[in-house]
Amino acid sequence: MLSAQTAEPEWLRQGLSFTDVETFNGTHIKYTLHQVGSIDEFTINVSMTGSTVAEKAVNHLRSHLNVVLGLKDKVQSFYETYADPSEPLSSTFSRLRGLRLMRATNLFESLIFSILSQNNSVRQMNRTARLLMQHYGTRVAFPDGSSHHLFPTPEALAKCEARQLRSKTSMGYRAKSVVGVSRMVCRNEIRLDELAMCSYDEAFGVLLDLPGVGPKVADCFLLYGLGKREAAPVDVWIHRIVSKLYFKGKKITRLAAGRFLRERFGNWAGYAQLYLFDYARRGPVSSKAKAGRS
DNA sequence: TCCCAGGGAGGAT
DNA sequence: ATCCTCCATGGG
Repeated sequence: MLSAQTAEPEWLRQGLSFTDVETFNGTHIKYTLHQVGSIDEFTINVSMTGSTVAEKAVNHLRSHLNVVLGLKDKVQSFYETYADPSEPLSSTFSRLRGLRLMRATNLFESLIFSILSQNNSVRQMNRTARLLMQHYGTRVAFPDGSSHHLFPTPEALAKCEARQLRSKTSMGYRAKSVVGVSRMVCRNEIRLDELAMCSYDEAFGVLLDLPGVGPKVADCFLLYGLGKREAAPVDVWIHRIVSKLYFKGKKITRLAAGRFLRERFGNWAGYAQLYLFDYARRGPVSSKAKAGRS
């Protein structure tokens, strides 16, 4: 099953097929994936469009998708570990079985997209991301006649003034943070790739020094960007549901909620957050059997 | 008109 | 440490 919830712009979707562009050895590969089979036994068909679809590109794409779609995650083990009915998390499993955590394809893109999420709606942040790509991203064309705008590079955004960014993408006051972070990345004042080597706590501390990056955005980047699965972003929904399910409704602080999730679920904290998020937004599973997700 | 959207920064308690 | 208020923008 393909998952939702990630830290990059929504993929182009047509029915049950998803399309994205991946860069490999300087060439751009447009691919479309389509899942067939059941939730537990499935295969993912992939078709590619590129200037040269070499075998190496196919292998690259295969491992890329394994990471991005979290196909190696042993979700069955997750369900078994927390199957006890006394564990509130277990009640989310029936409806979400098969849902996996996605990884972002690009660190900078993941961080910027996470910054856009602050006090914003999913719909709006996706719209802003599209505008960012169209106005500031490199356009690549494909043999089939289609074209695609890549996510802008740090250099492209570092050159912008916050005002202009705001008027073109309607990202509001977040523009100042986006420009600030882009410039820091360009000057090597922050090395996103090196954070992958750091411990969770160390990387978390470094990220908090970036403009527009607080605990929630930092955790989003740690989880979806760097793949640190003990990270559990605490937004309003997670804050509510954790207080309700695990603290008898008593309001704990957001930081305490994040700490709690990490200590209780360890390396499954990111997954616990993903499942609890859906549970918090859609409410408890109704008895009127809801079947089939797409 | 008011309130909310996968919050963060700065200041006041 | 925890609690305020403001911050752009779009949708209900």
